[in-house]
Amino acid sequence: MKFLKEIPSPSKKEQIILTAMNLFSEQGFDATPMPKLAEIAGVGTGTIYRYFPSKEILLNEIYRLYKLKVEEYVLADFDKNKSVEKKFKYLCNRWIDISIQDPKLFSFLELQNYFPYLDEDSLRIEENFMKVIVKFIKDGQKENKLVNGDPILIFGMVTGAITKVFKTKLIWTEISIKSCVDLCWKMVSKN
Amino acid sequence: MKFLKEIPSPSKKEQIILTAMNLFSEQGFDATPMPKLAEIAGVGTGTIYRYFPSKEILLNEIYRLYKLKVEEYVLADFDKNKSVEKKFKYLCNRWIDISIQDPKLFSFLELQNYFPYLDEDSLRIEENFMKVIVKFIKDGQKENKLVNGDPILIFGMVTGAITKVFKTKLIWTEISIKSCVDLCWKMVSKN
Amino acid sequence: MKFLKEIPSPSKKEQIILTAMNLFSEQGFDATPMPKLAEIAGVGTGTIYRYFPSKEILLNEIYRLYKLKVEEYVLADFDKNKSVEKKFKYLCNRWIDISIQDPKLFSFLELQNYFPYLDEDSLRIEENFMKVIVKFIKDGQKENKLVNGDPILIFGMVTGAITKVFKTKLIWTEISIKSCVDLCWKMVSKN
Amino acid sequence: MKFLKEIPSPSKKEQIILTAMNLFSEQGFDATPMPKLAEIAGVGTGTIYRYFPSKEILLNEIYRLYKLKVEEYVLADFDKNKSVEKKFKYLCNRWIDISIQDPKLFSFLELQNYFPYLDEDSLRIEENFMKVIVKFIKDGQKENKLVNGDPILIFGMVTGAITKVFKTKLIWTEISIKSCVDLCWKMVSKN
DNA sequence: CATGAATGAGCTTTCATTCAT
DNA sequence: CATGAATGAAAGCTCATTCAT
Repeated sequence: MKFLKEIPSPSKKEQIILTAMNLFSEQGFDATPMPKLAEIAGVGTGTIYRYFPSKEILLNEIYRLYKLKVEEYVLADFDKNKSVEKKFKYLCNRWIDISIQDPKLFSFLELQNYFPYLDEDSLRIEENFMKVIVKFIKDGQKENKLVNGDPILIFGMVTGAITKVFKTKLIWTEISIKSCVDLCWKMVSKN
Repeated sequence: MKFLKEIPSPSKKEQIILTAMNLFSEQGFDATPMPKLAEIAGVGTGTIYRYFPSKEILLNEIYRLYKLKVEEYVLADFDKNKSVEKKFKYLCNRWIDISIQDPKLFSFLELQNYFPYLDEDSLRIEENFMKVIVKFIKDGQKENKLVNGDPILIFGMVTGAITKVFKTKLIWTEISIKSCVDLCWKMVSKN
Repeated sequence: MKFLKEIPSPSKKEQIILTAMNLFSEQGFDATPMPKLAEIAGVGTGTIYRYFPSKEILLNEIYRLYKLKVEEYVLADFDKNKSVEKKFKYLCNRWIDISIQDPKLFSFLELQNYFPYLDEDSLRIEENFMKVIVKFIKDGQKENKLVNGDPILIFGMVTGAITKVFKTKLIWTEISIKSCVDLCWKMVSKN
Repeated sequence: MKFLKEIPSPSKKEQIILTAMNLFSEQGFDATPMPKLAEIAGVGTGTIYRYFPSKEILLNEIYRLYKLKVEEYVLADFDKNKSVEKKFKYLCNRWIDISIQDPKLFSFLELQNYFPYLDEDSLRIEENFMKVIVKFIKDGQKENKLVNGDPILIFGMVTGAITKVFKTKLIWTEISIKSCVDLCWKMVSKN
C-alpha cells in the first residue's frame, strides 16, 4: 500500500539504548549477546550497527548519555539560596531517588561490571559535574559548614557510602533513607 | 600477596591463583582467556582444570580464599581493650592497608567486575566476618560511642566510602588516609 | 540421497544434513569434527549451530529424519492384495535396495557406530513402522503362511541377517540378492 | 622391607584388558578416557602405555584377543560325529551362550561402536575361524543337508540374525533361544 | 616397572560483526 | 534504512600421551 507511509516506531535507537542498559545491568556486559539484545529491543541485529559501530562503543555511549542525564537530574532545581545542609541533603536525596525510581539504571551506572571496557571519554565524563560539586563543597568549607579536606575525596566518600547501601540491597525505607543521608551529613558537616 | 606471608613458595596451584587474581582484577574476568592465564602462570592450559573444574569455579574459589584472608588480616591483633574509637580506626586502617600494599587484590575483592558470576557460597562468605563487625558496632552503640541505626548499613557506608576513594585513584598519602579515616569516624561516632 | 527425490535443491541445512550423514557413516561420529563437517558442507562452522543446537542433536535429528524416510520407502507401493510371500520378498528387496543405492545411508542407519549417543526419541522412532510390520507378520501367521513366534524376534532376525550380509561387503549381485531374500523367506515361511 | 618381595597383584595387563572391554562396551570407545580407564582398572595412567602403545592399539589387541577366545569357545567340544543339524545347532547355542554369560563381551565384539578404528589385522582375524565354518557348511551342502549358496553369506545371515535379537534386548528365555535357533536351522537346512 | 601430574593439540560451541537482500 | 542469515575467530574445556620421580 504505497499511499500509506509506515509510521516509524518510536525511535529504534532509543529502543536499543534502553534495552542495552537494562541487559548490561541485569546480566553483565559480556553475558549480553548482540543478537539477543537486538531481539529484545525489537530490531534487527544489523540495525544496532547502523547506530553504534561496535558493542564497546555502544556501551560507552550509553554510559555517557545516562551519566549526564543523571547528573542533570541530581542538580535540577538546586536552590542556591538554601543552607549548605539543605543543599547537601537535597543532592543526596536526588541521588538516592534515582536508585529507587530506576534501580537498573543506578546499578548500571554505579556497579559497572563492564569497568575495564570504559574508554577515556567515559572516565572523564564526570568532570563538569565534579566542578559544580567541588565548587559547592569549597563554598561550604569557606562558610565553615563543611569539613576541610580534598572536595573530591569528600564527595567520593558520600557517593561511595550511598552506593554500597544500595548494593547490599537493603530496601530503601523512609527511615533508612533519612538515616543514610543524616550519616552522610554527619560525616561532612563541620561539628 | 605482599602482606600475606603464609603462602609458601609458589606451587602450580598457587601460581594459577595468584595470576588469575591479578588478571581478573586488571582486565576483567571475561577478558581473560584461560590459555593466556595459563601462559602467564607458567603452566599448561589443562593444568588449570586439574585444580579447578571450570573458570567460574576458579573465580569463586579465589574470591573466597582471598576474602577470608583479608578478613583475617583486618581483624588480626584487634585489641579488645582499646577504646571504641581506637578500635574503629584500627579496622579502617587495616582495610586501607590492603589497598596500599596490594591494590590488585583490593580491586579484585571490592570492584568485582565479575559480580554476576559469584555463586551463593561466595555471596555468603562475609557472614562470619559481619557477625564480628555487627557485634563490635552494637557494643559501641551500647557504650553510647557509636550512632544508632542498622549496623550493616553503618558498616556498608564505611567500606563503601573507603572503596570509592580507592577507586578514584587518589594516591594514598598519610594525610589522605588520616583524612579518610577521620571522616569515617566522624560519620559513625556519637557526637 | 539418490532414491529419495523429494528433497529439493540443497539449502544450507540440507547440505549440512547430507554431509553429516556421510561423514558420520564413513569415519564415525566422534571422528568427525564440526569444522571439518562445515567445510565439506560448504558452510561456516557457526551455521551448523543455527540449525542444530549441538552435535548430538544434529546426529539424532538426522537419524530420525532418514529412518522415517527409509521406512516410508520400504513400505511404499506395498500391495496388500499380493500373497504373503510376494509381500515379504517385496519388503526385503526394498530394504536391500537402499543398501545398494545409498550404501552410506544404509550403513549410517544400521551400523550405528554412534549408538551410545542416540536419545530416547530416536530409539523409539521405529515404533510406528514396527506396528505395520508386526501386523503383517501376525496376519501371515493367521493365514498359516508364516512361522509362529514373536513377530519382533522374527523381523529382527530378517533385518539382522540382511544387514550382516551388507556389512561383510559382499557386493550385491542379482544372484546374491535372490539368494539372501530366498533364505529369509525360507526362515520365516511355514513349510 | 627389602626381604619381603611385593606380591604382584593378579596381572595388571589383564586388569586393563578386562576394564577396557567393559567400558568400551558400556559407554563407547571415544567416551572412555584413558585416565578413567586406568583408575577403574586400578593402575596408573602411564601403566597402560607400558603394555599398549596407544588407545587404538589397545582396542585392536583386545578385540583380537576376545574374538579368538570366543571363536575357540564356540568351536570347543565340536563333535564331528554328530549330524549336521546337531552340529549347526550346537554352534548357534554356543554363540548365544556367550551373549547370556557375558553380555558386555558379546556387545563389545558384535556391536562395535568403535568400528572405524579397527585395523586390517582385526578385520582379518576371523579368517581362520571362517575356514572351519566354511568347511562345515560345504560339507553339509555336499551331504545335501544344507542349502546351496555362498557359505560366507549363509553364515553371516545366521550370526547377523542372532546378534540382532540380542541387540533388541529381548531377554533370552529357553523358549526364545529355541525359537531363534530353530529359525536359523530352518533358514539354512535343506529340508 | 609403575606412577599420575602435567601438557597442549584439538574439540565443541559462542557471538561480534558483515552484507546481500 | 533495516534486516537477519551467515560467518569464523576465538573461547572454554577435554583427554591421549609423556616423563620425572
